[in-house]
Amino acid sequence: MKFQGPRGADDVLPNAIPVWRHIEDTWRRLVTQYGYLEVRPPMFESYDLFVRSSGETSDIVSKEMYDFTDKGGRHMALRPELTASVVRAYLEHSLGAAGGPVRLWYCGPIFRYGRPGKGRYRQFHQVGLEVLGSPSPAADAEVMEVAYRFYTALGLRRAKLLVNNIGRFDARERFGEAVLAHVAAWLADQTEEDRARAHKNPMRLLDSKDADLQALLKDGPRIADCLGDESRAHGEAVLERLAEAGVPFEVDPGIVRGLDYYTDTVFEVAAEGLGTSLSLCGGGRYDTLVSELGGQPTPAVGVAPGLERAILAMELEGVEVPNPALDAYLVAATEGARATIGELAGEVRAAGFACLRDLDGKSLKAQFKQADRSGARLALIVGDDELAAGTVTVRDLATGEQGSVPRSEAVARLKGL
RNA sequence: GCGGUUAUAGCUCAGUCGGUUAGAGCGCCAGAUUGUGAUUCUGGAGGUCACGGGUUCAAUUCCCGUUAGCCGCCCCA
Repeated sequence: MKFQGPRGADDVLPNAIPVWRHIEDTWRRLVTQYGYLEVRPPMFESYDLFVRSSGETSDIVSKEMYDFTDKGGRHMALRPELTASVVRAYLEHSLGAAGGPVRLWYCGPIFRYGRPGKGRYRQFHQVGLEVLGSPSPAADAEVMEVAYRFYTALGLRRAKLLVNNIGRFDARERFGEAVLAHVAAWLADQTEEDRARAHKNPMRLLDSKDADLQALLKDGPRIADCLGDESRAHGEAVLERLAEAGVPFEVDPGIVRGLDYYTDTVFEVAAEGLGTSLSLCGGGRYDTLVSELGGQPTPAVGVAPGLERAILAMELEGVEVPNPALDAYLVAATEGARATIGELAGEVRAAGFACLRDLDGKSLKAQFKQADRSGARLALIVGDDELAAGTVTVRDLATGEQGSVPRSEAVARLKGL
């Protein structure tokens, strides 16, 4: 094999397309019901946009950016997330000028230069939405509700909404120091690299997989105790709104997002998989990001579900997605019928149905084999007998039942399915 | 980015203690079946044994490197 596709970027082949379309259609239908409008930002942006939004110390910026210099000498990056692009577009085109919270959704490829593995890709796909301009806890709850309903609509029964409140900057500072103090003895035994990481962002210690550390943190400081009054009130109100909406959730103090821009609400939906739970989407409130990118202070909240993760979760739970069937396969039983089959194909398509026919002069048996493989519901057969009688033989490929209908009624037979 | 592991037909995998033409099952093509997709039988096509280098009389096999997949870590969707 001469060429291989780029590392960590999968080809989505025809047999996987029905699942992808089902997921994308489910999302589109859902967000449309909630009144969100679609935006399609470019796939690359100025490198600095992401440094400004995600934070210089975040892993995404410090080691996972797919960046390059273009022919004009500009430092660009393939987008590692879409929130920054959406906020940039919102500001650049003054989408907030019309007033009211602005609800936007998107869908597309995302790029992160990490080491690929199962469920982790360098090019992957996200759908997502952002509510810009509402400080209300109801906005946080709405975003979580849409995210949760997305997974239930896909047929996932073991998707769990996990919510946390990480407060504002000063609360996190206080909490971080308290955590570092609490685990100081444990940390002294770790590698230099681990220590540096812990000091850079102590919050990350919370979702560590280390059993000793988790045990130690069980009776450690709690973020809830460090929150300011406004954060605490906001967080409680968010949970009330969620409960009112009938969305099941769990408060999980271990939910810590990797992006620096979150304020107060952070959440994810996780699938109970084999072994460690699988993170299906991440989101939260980011009240300081818009002003950070040069706009008027604008409170906002959003979420971004990963599509490859959704597919993985569906596979784990055995969720089936129906394949759209081809309507008919047209079979020429004799050489003399090929021209008529061509005409019939035109009529079938003109009536809005999908059909296939043999191009290569294959035998009757081979044509039936292809008809079977194509997934077509019906075979429309024409040979010398049918030509003489002005009929078409209609065969149900699933049951094997067949009968003769006048040529003029053949296309009508497809409508009954 | 770090550690481990794997790579033989379209797919799942045997195999070669280094030695003539590298195998199986499934799939594919054709025939048995001159107007019918299951099954059965018969025949056939399909491989630079991931790529590059080294050792050797000889490498798909041993060694090194590269690439890609998988597992763990980091991190996340």
